Amino acid sequence: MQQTNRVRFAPSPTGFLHIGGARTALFNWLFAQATGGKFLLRIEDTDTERSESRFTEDILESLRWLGLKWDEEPVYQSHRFDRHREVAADLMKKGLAYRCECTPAQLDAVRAQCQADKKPFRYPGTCRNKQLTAEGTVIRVHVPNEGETSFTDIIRGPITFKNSEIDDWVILRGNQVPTYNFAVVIDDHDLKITHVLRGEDHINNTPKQILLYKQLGFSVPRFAHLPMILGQDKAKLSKRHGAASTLEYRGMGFLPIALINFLVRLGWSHGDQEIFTMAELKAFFAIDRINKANAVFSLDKLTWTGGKMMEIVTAAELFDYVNQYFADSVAFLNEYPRDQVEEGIRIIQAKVKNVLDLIEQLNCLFGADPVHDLGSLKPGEGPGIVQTLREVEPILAQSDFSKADLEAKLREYATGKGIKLTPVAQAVRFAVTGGKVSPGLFEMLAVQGKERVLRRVKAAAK
RNA sequence: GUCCCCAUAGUCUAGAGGCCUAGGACAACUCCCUUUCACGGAGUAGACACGGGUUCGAAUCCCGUUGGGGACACCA
Repeated sequence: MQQTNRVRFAPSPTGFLHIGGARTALFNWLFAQATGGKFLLRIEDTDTERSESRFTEDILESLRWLGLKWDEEPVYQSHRFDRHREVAADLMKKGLAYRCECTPAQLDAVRAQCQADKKPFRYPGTCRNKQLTAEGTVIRVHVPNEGETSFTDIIRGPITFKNSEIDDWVILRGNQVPTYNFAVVIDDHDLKITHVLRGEDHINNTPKQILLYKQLGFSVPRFAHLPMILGQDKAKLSKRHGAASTLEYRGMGFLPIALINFLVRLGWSHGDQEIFTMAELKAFFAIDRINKANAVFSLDKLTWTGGKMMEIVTAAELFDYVNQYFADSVAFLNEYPRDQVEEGIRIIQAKVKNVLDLIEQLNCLFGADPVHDLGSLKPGEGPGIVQTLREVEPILAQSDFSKADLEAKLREYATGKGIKLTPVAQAVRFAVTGGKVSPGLFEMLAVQGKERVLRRVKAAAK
């Protein structure tokens, strides 16, 4: 009987969920989906100073927006401190951990000395054999000096560290709050995590954790360290790299499926395929197809992916999406029947790159009448447009406003005048939108309807 | 500085020793389509970091160099 895979996404609420974290969550989620496993969420709020509930909210909302549903109740490490302390006490009892009374100032001095000597800093073991019992002191694990600790990373293969490179690190702070490396081991064990998929920046923590798993008699999970996502300057993603939160991409008008498609191709591939449906991702995702090299974030590629997804999603889905996340900016649609709005979406969606552009175009279809600023036109262009509109107005008045009839009548007019359709189309477009960019003219006019179009043409022809 | 990881075009990637005169995609440029903007179509330019091995044969394996990234806290 094959055991069920259990993975977790374990962000710390000390900042917004950036794009790298979002991809880590995505890969964990996809792995669970692809293998019929469970995807858990654990909030690593052991840094009581810097953790903030607004960050937790941001993380949860980001995951919800992306559709990465977690399978069990989220676990907060801060609710489990008693358990962590219990394990620390047990470790002390077994002589595998000890109290340390070195002050930060003393350690800083050692650190400075090491730096001066160009040697790596390691806790010198000052208190290792002091048998201190004072409450309120730090507790360290006793790490063996001899031997090596190695593991086989699913993505990278065997990785080995010399134990002598690892020092006796702190597991419980002076205030008796557990540190990250300590809490992870206990919580991953208690949650029966089978695979740990996390950023490459955790490779160095892994031997510390493995040593602890063994000291505690816990079985060690499998590890897969994902390549990082770097900023345009190829440095680790941080605040200065544009968007701080994944949610900002929602604000920019990207669909969640667009961000997912973009992120999944950073470090993972399935032949030459660039665009995937969710169903395809769930079917195709394989952990051994993840590559090792870091990837640079590209807004250009994301934008392209976003445009692709706008074409693939149905008008009905876009209607619902826009009303869910951009309710305020699409309030003007409420007076129209859903069918009509969806028809409008259909003629726009293939040409816009994101939801913001979609809304802008919807506004030109269904929003308030445009302002006709002749000054926005090229010099000398205005009079011709006004003239054309005056001549075209009676023609439009006779149309049944089907797409075909509108096109036939306007083409006939252009031919009769011995001119190309272009200036005629641009004149009407200007009248109807106040600008020079819009969906296809005839389908747009059909969607807008006779009354509105004639009103706008009259207004522009004044 | 020490340790760890990585290395195909500006960017994301395909490539598991001969299928590679290195394939796809984004971006760039050219042309076509066209009622605008997009889309779409056709093309152009652009890469196996370097040096040694191993092998009949290396983008693919090994070593070194260089380059990049990450970690070195009572942060995660």
